Amino acid sequence: MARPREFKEAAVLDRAVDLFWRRGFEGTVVGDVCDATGLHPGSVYGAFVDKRGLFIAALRRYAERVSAKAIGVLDETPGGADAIRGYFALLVDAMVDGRRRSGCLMTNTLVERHATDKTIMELVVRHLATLEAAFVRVFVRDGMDPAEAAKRAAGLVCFVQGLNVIARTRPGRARLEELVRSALAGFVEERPT
Amino acid sequence: MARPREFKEAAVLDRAVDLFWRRGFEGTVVGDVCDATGLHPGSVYGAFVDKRGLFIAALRRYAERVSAKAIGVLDETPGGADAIRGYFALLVDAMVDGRRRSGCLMTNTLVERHATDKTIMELVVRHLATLEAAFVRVFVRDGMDPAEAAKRAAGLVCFVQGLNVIARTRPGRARLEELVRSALAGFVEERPT
DNA sequence: CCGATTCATGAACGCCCGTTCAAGAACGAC
DNA sequence: GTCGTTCTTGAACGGGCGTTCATGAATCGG
Repeated sequence: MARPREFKEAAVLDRAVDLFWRRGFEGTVVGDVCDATGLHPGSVYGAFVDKRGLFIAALRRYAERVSAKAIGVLDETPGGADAIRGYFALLVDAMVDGRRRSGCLMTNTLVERHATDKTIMELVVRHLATLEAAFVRVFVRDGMDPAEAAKRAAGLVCFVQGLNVIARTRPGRARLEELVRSALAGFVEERPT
Repeated sequence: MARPREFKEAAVLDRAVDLFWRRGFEGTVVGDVCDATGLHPGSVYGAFVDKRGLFIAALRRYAERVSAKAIGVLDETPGGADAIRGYFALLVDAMVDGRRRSGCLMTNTLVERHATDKTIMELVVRHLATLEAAFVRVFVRDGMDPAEAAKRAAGLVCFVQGLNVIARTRPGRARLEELVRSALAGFVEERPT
């Protein structure tokens, strides 16, 4: 019931995601977000209260878009091995020449420093749990024992975090694919118990 | 040939390592280091030039002490599986109630933002290579084909990075040990090719 | 239209933090 | 002892960045 907002929050958040993703929270200056969006400080603070508020909104946006898209592959690909291979193929592609060259915003956030921030911590931990649950669904769908599926899913989540770290060294596609092949041999294919 | 320094660089660096490890580069204030060491800004800048200089010196110290100690287990434990199990046992112990609760300074640094800093990047990448080489030695010592050893070593390094990330969520010992068990089943024990 | 409300603008503020600096103190060389 | 050099001290500076604020514009309800 007054003057309507002239910018779309979603578009601003996409820019913010990009910046936080590449440069981290501390490394990103609110002024950068303003430059990238054409917004002025007042508008940003009017919409998101805080730099922290902007960051949290960006985290949520990341979870809903970037992250959900990758996890979607796991649920939508029929065949367990194919689903997982498809998931990692998507990751590797984006790590070679896409936005995942900077790893994963969630992983970066977990490492950066927000261990003391409850809200942020919860978002990140929930993300890890979501990914793990998706892996579990794939394995169980394939007929694996749920307990064994849980173990392997946790292992895969850990491996994905490792990949996200390694991505920051800008490895070539060959190296990434070799890593994935090696890990999948351990986690996806049959293995002696 | 004048007034000698009153503090030991090593002791200062140990403090700095601790702070950078827990709070990151941006999250650590030079004043914090002064408080922790009793030094005054002038002394710190006299000895290390920069905050960056202090950080790089701390990184080197970390590599020489913390990191080398863990890698040492790999070389000094006879028996490949025992060596690797010993290495991860040390990691897990320190992640549960030691300084590795904050993961690994190298991993954290790689994620934090210094992708543009050549010197820092080199230190971190060299650290990863050192760890990888140690894993390779273990495998080869056990009679494994060098090419296969290289692949598995790279996979283990990646997994260690993942562990370092997961450590930041403060998981319990049980979860960490399960992760390690799961990964070692894939990388260390025999597996079908 | 008109008032109320919200939004946009962009300059400005205040704090924090990396860094410097001037003064004094301690030591080695001779 | 004396001089020169290096270290220590702690206050101070300067810039950057998160945040605010006063002003003007735009929109909606009635």
